[in-house]
Amino acid sequence: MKLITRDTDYAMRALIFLAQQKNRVISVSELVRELKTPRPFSRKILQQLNKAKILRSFKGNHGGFILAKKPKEIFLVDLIRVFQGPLELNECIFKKKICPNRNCCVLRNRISRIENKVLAELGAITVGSLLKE
Amino acid sequence: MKLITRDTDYAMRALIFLAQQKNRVISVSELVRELKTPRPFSRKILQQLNKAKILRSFKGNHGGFILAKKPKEIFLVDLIRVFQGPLELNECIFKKKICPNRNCCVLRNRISRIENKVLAELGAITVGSLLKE
DNA sequence: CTAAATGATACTAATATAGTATCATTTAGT
DNA sequence: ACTAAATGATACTATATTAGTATCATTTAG
Repeated sequence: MKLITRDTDYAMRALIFLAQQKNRVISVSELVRELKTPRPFSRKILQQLNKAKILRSFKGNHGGFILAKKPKEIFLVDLIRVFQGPLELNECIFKKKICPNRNCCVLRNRISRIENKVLAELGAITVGSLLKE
Repeated sequence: MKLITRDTDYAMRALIFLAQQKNRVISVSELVRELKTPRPFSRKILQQLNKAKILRSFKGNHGGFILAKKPKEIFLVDLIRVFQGPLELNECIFKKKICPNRNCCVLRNRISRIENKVLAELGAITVGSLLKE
């Protein structure tokens, strides 16, 4: 089981790189040269970050991307939500149907507690916090 | 993202049911009648639990399964490991290769911390502990 | 006008998840 | 000895998710 998928990971790397360039507009070409991530995939990821308003984009010649927020305002959980959907560790198989075994719901409660702890930990991780270390 | 997959979930339901039957040998037929889970899939799961020495099996007519351990000795993490492999939230994409960005490793450290917290929480969840509530 | 960039969208490949199907073997009961 | 009811082992199939690629349209600096 992975906590973050590859697109979330690449996104974080890209954002860290962009943060280090201050407010310079960076093209995909420049980014993949630095990060060594696959070009079309990286491009798709940046476009998604733009749609999510985490990046701003500039079209045309000399175009590219810059951060739309301060590094400390960009949370890892936000990236997870963009690329992996809502963080729900706990989806029950017998949604809405009557659960045939009351004990299983105890299991759901336990997993919900774990989910909350994970969310609390993730809440501390931002582009800014990774940049500093 | 899910913490447990369907086979882990069914396995836990099955083990809870078996624990409630004390030391009576339970066949797959009887189990699926109770849990309403798909028959061949449930069967495969019980066979895997047998291989993992969490259940004992009896072949032939009137055969079936019983717990091989006490309920409080069967941990959810064990089931996760049987059906989902080792719990590693943190696999790095750039395994062994030189990481092109030192900052990403900071991310790994943070995720490792989360992994440890999850493991600590999971360590408290056994068949026995779910049975009591 | 053109080259270099992103926007939008559709497609493909590989892997993981959620199962099913089947034949071989074992065993209790007659 | 025979049979029905069970598991053991193994191979197969379907669906969803992950990890990408490809392409055409549009924008813009020079």
